[in-house]
Parts: sequence; structure tokens; C-alpha cells
Amino acid sequence: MKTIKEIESCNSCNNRKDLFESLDEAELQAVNDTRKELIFKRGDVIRKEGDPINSFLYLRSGLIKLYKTDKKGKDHILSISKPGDLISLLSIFSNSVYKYSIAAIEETKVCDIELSTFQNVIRSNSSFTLRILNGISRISDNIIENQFEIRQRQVKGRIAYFLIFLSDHIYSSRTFRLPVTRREIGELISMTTENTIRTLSEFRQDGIISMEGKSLKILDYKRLEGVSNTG
Amino acid sequence: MKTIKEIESCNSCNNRKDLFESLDEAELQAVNDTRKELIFKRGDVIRKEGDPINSFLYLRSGLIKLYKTDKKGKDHILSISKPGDLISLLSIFSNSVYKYSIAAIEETKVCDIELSTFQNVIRSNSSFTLRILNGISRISDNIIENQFEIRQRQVKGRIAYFLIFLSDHIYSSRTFRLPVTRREIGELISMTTENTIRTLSEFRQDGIISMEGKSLKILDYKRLEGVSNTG
DNA sequence: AGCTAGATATGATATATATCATTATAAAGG
DNA sequence: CCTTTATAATGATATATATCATATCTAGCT
Repeated sequence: MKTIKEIESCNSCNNRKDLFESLDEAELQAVNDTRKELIFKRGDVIRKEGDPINSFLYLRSGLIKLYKTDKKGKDHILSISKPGDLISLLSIFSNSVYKYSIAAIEETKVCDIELSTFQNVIRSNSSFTLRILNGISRISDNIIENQFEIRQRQVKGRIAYFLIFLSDHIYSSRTFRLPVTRREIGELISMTTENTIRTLSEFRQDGIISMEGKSLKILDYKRLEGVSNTG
Repeated sequence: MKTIKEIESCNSCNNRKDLFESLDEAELQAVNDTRKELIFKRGDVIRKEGDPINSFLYLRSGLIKLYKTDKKGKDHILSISKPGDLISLLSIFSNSVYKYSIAAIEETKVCDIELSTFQNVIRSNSSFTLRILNGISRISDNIIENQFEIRQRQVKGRIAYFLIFLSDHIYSSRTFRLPVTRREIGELISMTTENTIRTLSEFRQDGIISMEGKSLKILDYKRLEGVSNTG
């Protein structure tokens, strides 16, 4: 992890509008004064389950995974978040600890705002609070939605669902590089690495996708969608 | 569903203390004026996914399940909540709709407070807001925790986990009546009804539990815990 | 460049789980 | 009270998934 300084003020940040536009100049200034810009590379752990929450985090660019490690040491990925999503949990309101671990799955830029400053702004600006609340609740909602979609499918359906998720929600393109290893896909869909690999190979053999290493292209979106809906 | 009137005021409600003790007399009065007491019997749907949120709900007694129905019409239970738990979602802050369905799994008493009244109190009492926020976030946290525990186990472990959950968190006793059908257990742990039944029978044959219909007794808690931890 | 650990790939086999079929039992409704 | 319908129970079988083994490939490290 490194600290950088790309952005003069939240004013000049293009992610600012969705979240920070309801702040007045003084509030913006206060936030900006304690703001740090952090850059993480693939694999870096941004926060670990149990870490105290002492800042508000905002995902500016890159991609992160939320995950938890079970008793046996196995990781389970809960969801994948993209820029614009918040990282902080509701617990920022109660000064508690992280319930999940967060790691970068590609180079990721994060804005880190000191929690006490942030809480001051929240106290004085209720329209801002509402936005934060919505943003934060979206994190849990995404996790729950994800788990719900996964659990009702079997391997083929799960992988199809995941590929469509990447295509539609992350890359807005049918051609993309897989941001995660096959092992991580397994951790996301609760399947073994071998089955994940096998299923991807099968999709390729069936002409649903083409794939070389991490680069992947959805050749037959309709059919993939079919597998996601019925498998 | 019926309307009753058991409680004069939130003052005289013994669930009041955890949540409502930070309200002053006027606030308590306002809340109490629009408060309705509802009683649901087993199977009654309290709220359906997609229903508009126009009240704040509080579970006074009984037991409820949160669930979602998938494309194929199959229900998936997300979590089971007990008295003291809130029912409302964060969406009460943004006047949105229910994301999950809620049904009573035994006779259940609920307090229903008109949303606009509730929002007024929230706006004027930040200590109360914090409590509500914590209560509400616990709902999502429970769901996520539950799913996480379930997905890392296979049938035997899942059922053992569920029985321990009932014993430790719902009934505080090793003898209890199963509040749900075997089918519902299956919907909770993502397994078929047959496998659920088979596994319970197996536990009985192994002397881990005794069971007659819905009444169940954990005979060998240690071993059940073992199954939950390793299965 | 060469080494090493992790990632990808695939086959063979064991195990877990679902499905189908049937019967018994219990609960709900007229 | 009887009839109907959901629930519970179990066996046989099919299918899905995990495990184990092994080989190749790849990226990071020195």
C-alpha cells in the first residue's frame, strides 16, 4: 500500500458527485483536510476482519473483494465491489470493527477519511447522512443478493451467473480479463477450484465462451443466460 | 392477522427498554399514538418482497422467518429472528420497498408504528437513531453471518449448526419443539427435504438427539457441536 | 536466466446430494 | 367425523460435486 495525492479536493473528484455534492464548502474542506488517498495492488489486504473502524473508505478505482475466513482457514468471498461503491460498513456509526476482510483484486485507489471528521459532517448534514446510509446499506444488500443468487444454482449456473455479473455490472463488455483466479471464483461460488476450471473449460468446448488464460469473451450470451437461469 | 391492544404505552412494554428508553415523554407519546399491535399466526405473511415500507415494525413475541422466492418458485430462508429483533430494513430511511418477505413461523406479536411519525422521532433524537441503526444493521448482519456459516458446511454440519442455533439462541434449552417443518429447514440450509429428514433420523439413530415429531432433545451436545464444527 | 510456488488443466474415483417412488403419519378443512 | 392435503419417513438410483493424482504452464523472485 502506498499513499498518493492525485486529487486536489473532493471538488475535483469525478466520483464526488454521487456522494459529496450535498456538502457545503466548509464541510467539503473539513473532509478534504483529513483525506488520504491510498493505492493498493492486487492481493493487498485493505482491511482485515476484526480491525477497528477508524476511517470512512471510498473506492475510487479498481476492484475489491469482501470475504471471510472460516474455522478451517478457507476463504469465502461474499461479494465483489466496483468504483462508486462504499467500503465502510454501518458500523462506522457505532465505532465498531470490520465484520469482513477487504482485499484489492486489482490495482485499487481508495479515499480514506478520518472517522471523527466524517462523523461531524454526518451530524450536521442529514441529507448527506441519508446518502451514506443508502450507500452503506447497498453493501450488505449486494452481499445478500449475491449469496441468494448463488445458493439457488449449481456449478454451471453459478459460473454462468458470475460471468454475466462481470460482463454486465463490472466491465459493461462481453470481452474482459478475469480479475480473479479460478480458485477465487471457487471461493465466491462455494465450489472447488477443479470444478470451477472444469466448468469454464466446458463452456469453452461448448462454444459459449472463448478463453485464453485470463482473457475471456462471451460468444453466446443468450446461451450463457440460459445456463444461468436454469442451471 | 388481527389487531389487538395489550399494551397501554411503550412505557409499559418490557421490550421497550432496549430501544425506546432514549425517547422523552413527548416522543414516546407520538410513537404510541400511531402504534398498532398486530398478531399473526403460523404461516401468515407479514410483509412480502416488494411491498412498500410504510411502517416501522418491531417483533414483540413469536418467531419470524425472512425469505426470498427464486425464479423457479422455490423459497430460500435467509434467517430466523426472535423477539427484540427489529423487522424493518434500512430502507425505512429512504422510503423504499421490502427486499425480503417476512412470515410468522409461530404465533407472533408485532408492533407497527407509522413511518412518518417514526421518521420525525428519528430526526429529532440522534441517540435513538443510533439504536435503530444498530438494530437494523443487525438484521443484515445476521443474514450474512447465517449464510456464511451454512455455506461452509455440508448437510450434517448444517443441520447440527441449525439445531445448536435453536438451542443456544432461540430457546436457551436443549429440549424444544422444532418451530419449522423439515421442508423449511431444507429451505434454510439449501438442501432437499429428504436429505434433511434423513440427516435428522441419522442423528437420532446415532443417539445425538431424541426426536418425536416436532419435539426434539439434544442428548449429546458435545458431539452435535463436533458435527457442526467438522461437517 | 533459472528457480520456485502458485495457477491451470484433466482424468479417475469416491463421496455427497438430488431425484423418484412409495408408504405412513399428522394436520387442516368442510 | 371423515376426507383431503401436507408432512414425515425410507429405500433405490441417478447425478453432482469433491477428492486425489499428476502434468503443464505461468508469474514472481533473486
